[in-house]
Amino acid sequence: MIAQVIVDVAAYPVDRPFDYEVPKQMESLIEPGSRVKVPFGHRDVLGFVISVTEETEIASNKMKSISTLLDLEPVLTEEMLEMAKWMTKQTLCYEIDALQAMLPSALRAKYEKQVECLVEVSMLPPSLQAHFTKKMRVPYKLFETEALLLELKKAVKSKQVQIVTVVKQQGRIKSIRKFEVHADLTFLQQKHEELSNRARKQKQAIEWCMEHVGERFLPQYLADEIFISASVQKALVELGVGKFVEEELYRDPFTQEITPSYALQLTDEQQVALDAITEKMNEQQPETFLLHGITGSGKTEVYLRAIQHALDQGKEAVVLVPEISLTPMMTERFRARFGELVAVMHSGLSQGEKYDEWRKMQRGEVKVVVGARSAIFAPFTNIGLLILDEEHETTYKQEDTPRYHARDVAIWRGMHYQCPVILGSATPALESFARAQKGVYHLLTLKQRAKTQALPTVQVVDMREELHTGNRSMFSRALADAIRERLEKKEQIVLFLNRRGFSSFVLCRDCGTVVQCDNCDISMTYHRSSEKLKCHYCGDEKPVPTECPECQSEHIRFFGTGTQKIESEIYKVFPEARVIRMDVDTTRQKGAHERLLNDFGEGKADILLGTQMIAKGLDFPRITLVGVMSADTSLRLPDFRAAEKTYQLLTQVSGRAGRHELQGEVIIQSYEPEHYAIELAKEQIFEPFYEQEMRIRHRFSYPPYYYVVLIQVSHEDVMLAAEYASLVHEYIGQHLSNQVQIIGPTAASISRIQNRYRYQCLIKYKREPQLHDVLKQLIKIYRTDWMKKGVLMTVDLDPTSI
DNA sequence: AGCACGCCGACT
DNA sequence: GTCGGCGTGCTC
Repeated sequence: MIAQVIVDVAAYPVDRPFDYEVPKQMESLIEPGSRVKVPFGHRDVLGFVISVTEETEIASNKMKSISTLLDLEPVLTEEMLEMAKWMTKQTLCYEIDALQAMLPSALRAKYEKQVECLVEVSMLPPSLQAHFTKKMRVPYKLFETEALLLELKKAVKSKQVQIVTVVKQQGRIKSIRKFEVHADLTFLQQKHEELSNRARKQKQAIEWCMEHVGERFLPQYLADEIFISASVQKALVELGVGKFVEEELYRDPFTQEITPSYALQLTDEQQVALDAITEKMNEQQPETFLLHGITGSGKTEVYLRAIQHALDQGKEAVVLVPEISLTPMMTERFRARFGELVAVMHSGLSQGEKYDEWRKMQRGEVKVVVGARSAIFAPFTNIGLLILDEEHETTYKQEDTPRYHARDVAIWRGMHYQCPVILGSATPALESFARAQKGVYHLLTLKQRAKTQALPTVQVVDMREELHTGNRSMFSRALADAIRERLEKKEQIVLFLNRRGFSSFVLCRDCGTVVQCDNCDISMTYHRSSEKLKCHYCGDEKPVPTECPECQSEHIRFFGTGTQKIESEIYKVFPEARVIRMDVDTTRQKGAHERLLNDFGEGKADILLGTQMIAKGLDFPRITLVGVMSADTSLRLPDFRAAEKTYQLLTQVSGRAGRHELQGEVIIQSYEPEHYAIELAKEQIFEPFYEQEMRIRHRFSYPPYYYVVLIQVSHEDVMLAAEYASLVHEYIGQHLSNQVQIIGPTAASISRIQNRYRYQCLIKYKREPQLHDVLKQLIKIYRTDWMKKGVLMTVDLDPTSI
């Protein structure tokens, strides 16, 4: 029997199956999807069996055998293998990358170099001997000191030791030892009678066991509470009255208890949407629904009902949310409705916790998964519904290889299982809405709020005007008044700072120099907590200079508007306010996010101040004011989606106000209030924005009218970076039709990161059947030639930002 | 990717 | 003469 294996080596020449002989004893266990360890070249690597045959073209003297089967059950289903093939083609990645993407990281291998002693320890040089006292194989890293490495090198040469790479298994199943009472009562009675009367403790123990037939107990519990000591337990095991078993333990990622909830009364609109979806489910038809519903229109209740329908059909459901570690409330709603049937999957879980959740799905112990992007690969085998909430979010697109979009994967799986996909959003991606308009997706609209609360009032304040009338503070008069009013009424406030591209930097007021990172072409950010300057791209740190590095002036100080700056400003203007600040600094710790939100929910603060991360999912009844400090920072990004992103963001933050009985108010501060993205966000209706933005996309040939591909090239040498980027342009130009537009090469918006200069080309096309093949060819040239010359190139189909 | 093989300059 | 630089080529 021959197994075709994709090996865990991401490199161009080995991105294909390799044939391996299957050892006899594994024949009944090896299947497509099995995870194996195989000899490859001069070392062992992990691999995935993608198919099993009887034939091979490999000469039998060249063929090696699988050395270990790593799991009793295959970890990948046939569907996943198929999906990986598709993804490899779609995103132009290595097949191994696609396969790995479908598994929790615990099932990916780690490799460790070890040093193995081949001779008598006493034969070794004295400095090495000490490491081999217990084992003949020890980690290589023990030798990583200058002097030892030299000795080691010599020892390798004289074949006294050898260096081996071993595959480390990381997926640890957590288990606990328990005492299990024999399941047969008559057997216990028999043992009880047979036992001599002198064994008083054992007799008592068996009597107790007879009342707990087949049950499992912690040894500690038996000893402390039932007074069956460890030695008696041991005796019972010898008698066969019980045995010790390793019980698998799931690490429990939930901290809170579930309070069950029940289905809510649906509005007419919700009912219409739900009916359309369940109809397709009953017909077993694939269909993509775009559920366009304003904030508060009850999209979630539609999801919950549709999921219930899938469960009633005996099927499973996958729900994607942008990043649920940020929106615990969303998860809670699913858990409240479906209880123990729900698995969660997000970046806040440890590797082990993710693995446990994954296994629950694989074994069919749960039927619903609520998770971030990677949860789209849930190892279910009978999916009845797939949902992407906030489908416009860019977090659904993976930013590094494999650059898949969860939306595309969802639609693929929908086709595979012949089931519907729901894309839900208040501000759909332009692409999605355009598809819905064309009838590719089925549009479902929710126009009314589920509870009859009014929409918040939205006011846009012109900050230029404020400046002209002498207000130099970062709070406009309107916002300051509104804040004061809420503080008096003991209502809550959310202040949103769109920090991207506009944080605190250090500027010399004499010569205008801004302190830049030495490795990246970007201003460094001032961090008050550590009194340091940090580069947000490479993480480099510097002390805050006391004099200007250029002109030695002492008038150098930090500038700009970071959350920390605003926080201290708030304390100055509103000394009585209690503020919770949420940004990368205050939420780095595990669970910090949830804790801060809980604190705010419990009214321990008046103002929640934060960046992007507070835009989502906040739902507290006492929030009646949302302030956007500066709406236009995201508007000025050099990206054709800047307006769309700004609109989405403003709509989303506005949705945080007045979700319950109290009337909400939103104040947006802007230096460019006449921009359509801001004006139309104020109106709170999507269609006018859609129409306006579509006109612009059409005029400049951008999506959804054209597709785009972004190719980035970087090199340590500016000239070479530019040179290879123009080679890209040339190659594409020669091999594609003259219908394509190629923009560039241009310097990337951050022209240098980690000392590498970056150039990019943007390809715009409508219909280009050759495209994938041409790009594949280009990648081949890169991987076989350019890579050696220090070039890094990435190809991103449908990039989320440029 | 990672590693061995193999062919030319600066050391004992 | 040997050690070691990294170009080249292979991995079932």
